Amino acid sequence: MPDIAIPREAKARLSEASLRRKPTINDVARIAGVSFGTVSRVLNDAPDVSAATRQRVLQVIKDIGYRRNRAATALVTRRSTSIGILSAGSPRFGPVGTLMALENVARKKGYATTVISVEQPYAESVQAALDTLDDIGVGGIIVIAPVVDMAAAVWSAACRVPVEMIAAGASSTPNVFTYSENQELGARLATQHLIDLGHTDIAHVAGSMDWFDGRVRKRGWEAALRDAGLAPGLCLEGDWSPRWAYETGLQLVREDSIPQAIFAASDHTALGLIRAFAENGIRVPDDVSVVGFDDIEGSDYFLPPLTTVRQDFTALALMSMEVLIGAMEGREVDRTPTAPTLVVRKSSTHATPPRVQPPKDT
Amino acid sequence: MPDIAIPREAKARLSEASLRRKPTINDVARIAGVSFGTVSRVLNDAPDVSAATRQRVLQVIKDIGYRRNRAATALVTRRSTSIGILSAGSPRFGPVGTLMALENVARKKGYATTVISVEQPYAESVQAALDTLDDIGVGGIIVIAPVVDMAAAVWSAACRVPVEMIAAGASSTPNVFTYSENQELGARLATQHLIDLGHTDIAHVAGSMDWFDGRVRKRGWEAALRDAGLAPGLCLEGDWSPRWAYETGLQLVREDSIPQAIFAASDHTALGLIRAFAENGIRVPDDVSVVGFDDIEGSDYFLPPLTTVRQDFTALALMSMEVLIGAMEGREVDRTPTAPTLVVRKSSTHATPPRVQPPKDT
DNA sequence: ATCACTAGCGTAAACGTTTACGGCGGTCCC
DNA sequence: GGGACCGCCGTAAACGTTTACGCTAGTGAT
Repeated sequence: MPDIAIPREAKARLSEASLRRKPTINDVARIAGVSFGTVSRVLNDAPDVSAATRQRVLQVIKDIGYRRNRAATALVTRRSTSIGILSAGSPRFGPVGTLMALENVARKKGYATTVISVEQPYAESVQAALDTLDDIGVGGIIVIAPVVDMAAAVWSAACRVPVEMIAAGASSTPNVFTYSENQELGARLATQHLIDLGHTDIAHVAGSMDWFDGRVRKRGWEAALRDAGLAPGLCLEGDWSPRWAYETGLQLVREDSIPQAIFAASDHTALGLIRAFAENGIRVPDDVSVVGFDDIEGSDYFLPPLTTVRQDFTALALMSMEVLIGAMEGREVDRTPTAPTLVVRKSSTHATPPRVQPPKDT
Repeated sequence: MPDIAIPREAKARLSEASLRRKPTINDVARIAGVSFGTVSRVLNDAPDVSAATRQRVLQVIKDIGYRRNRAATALVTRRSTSIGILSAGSPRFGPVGTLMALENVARKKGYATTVISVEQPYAESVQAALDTLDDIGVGGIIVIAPVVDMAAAVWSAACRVPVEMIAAGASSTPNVFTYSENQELGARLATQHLIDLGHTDIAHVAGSMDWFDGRVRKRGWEAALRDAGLAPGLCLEGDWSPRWAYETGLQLVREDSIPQAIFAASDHTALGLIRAFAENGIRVPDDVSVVGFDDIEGSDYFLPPLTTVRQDFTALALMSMEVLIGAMEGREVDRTPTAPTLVVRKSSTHATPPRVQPPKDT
């Protein structure tokens, strides 16, 4: 029951390929009638080889399908063309997106990536992972450290190669430098949006304070409130899960202490909240405005579609790779954090009754 | 503004580490007072070394922090301890979960993984990725091929090392063998659940037929219906997106052709459907039962919580790694597909009026 | 014609391992 | 006491590159 026709020649090609040993630089040299030194020179774009010879060698390389053996190169040059990525095992939204993007830009820059994911307790697993990466011979390491404990483990670990940490709002140290999205700005954007809508009682259903994301998003919410001269609202700290948010929403209903507007630390958090409200006849956004963070897939089809904050993982990956490779090659690279954007949908609306009629904009 | 105290000794440790060149097998030999041959023997657990000497060497290795240089080993043994993973760029739910699990079990088996993700058009990108992996020197490759086009590209590509494809319901070929979750069973489970609830008019809002997942899930739905002696229901083929499902739901409402029950090809699809219904006063599950597929994070907090099918990615990864490594080492490994499970929540309920009163179970 | 210089190329050594082989004591058996 | 054997260990060669150096033939100046 093949779904697709299988090309006849495929099998033949395979056996042919596996029989023939991988050609080496010497094979190329012999066929091209030069010494291996000359081949090496054309491989490395070195001077001291005539145009004609270069052409000929290049042709042979293409003909016999020569590819340079990376192990041999790494062995003799002592530098590697691979970089390691250390990530937390948790498949939460942010980390995974960053991971994919990272691999992409690394490959485009000629580096292979090998990723290792670690779990709690971080004290041991992080050092072990760093060692494994060192074993493999990576030239640099990017660690995606969403939780504070993991970052701490990285800070106190020993490592021979440059280490860059992607951790929102964490500080750089002499041996580990840090890069991140400006999530505090994202949180400010979300909160300011609510303020602009005329809300004055804006709560924050936060993520975990064990996560940098949780800390920084809270900080942004606080700052926006402060800058607007508003009193700090209610802040409930949780664990990112829809379940916890749901319980929290239920509690808010029970205590009849639902605020005008809520900045939820993540879309999943918003999801739990909204369900708790919906089950109790409280309408979003009519009775309470909610804005999330992450713009996960499907958040535009929640009930109602969620106003949220989107991060640009591709840009983040691009910049941080730039920074790491720069460090590996001894260059100094400018690093300004990338900025997230607010995407306004249906879960947030004007305060009712509006204290100040907001300027009308179609 | 450091969030965490930075250990004082960290900096000192780094410079110490980076100054000292990586110790080699010769360093170990010299310090232990043996020849490098002996050290090599203890490293490889070879015989012909006395217990006392082995102890001494092991101690030195630990003392000076020796770690074997993988490039050198790979060079001389011509076999590698790394495996390549080829994945589609699309960050859809399934692929990512599989990816993480794969890396985990590979590492536990002593293999490093390097993943490359490819994009359309697959004809070129797949061959290029395979070549890159070959460059790096992987000993085997697992490709996660959710879409048919990508699988086709793999089938017709040339590759020196064993290739295993994870693709639901695709067939094995001489050079590419296939492994997958039994998703057809998952779809049958979901459909059977609806049948057990007394529904007879069961539609399928399908995924894309360009995806194996889409094809196989549809096949399972058809089979379950057939086995129950039910007429084939309505089948709408889409693209997995909540947006498309939403439009489709709207159309169903417009035509007043909403079935008793719907098996949605994914949770995201279910999400779009439910929103379309909710906006038009059609209640789930009272007016229409919906079951999804994937059990994405948060699906237990949709409105209503979604009945869905969960796959065991960890088991899948474990099995398929077993199979690949077996192939790399020339062993033959048993491969029976892993099975998904149904998780019943609130989006599905009895048919109304129930044609047959279903047996009462608390 | 001689010299210095250079463009183009070849050669040797090194990178850190593994593997095949050879050697050297000691023990056992006749 | 002399061979055979074995446990333990050292040595050389190889893996496929890069890099430093050296050589040769041609060119231009004197």
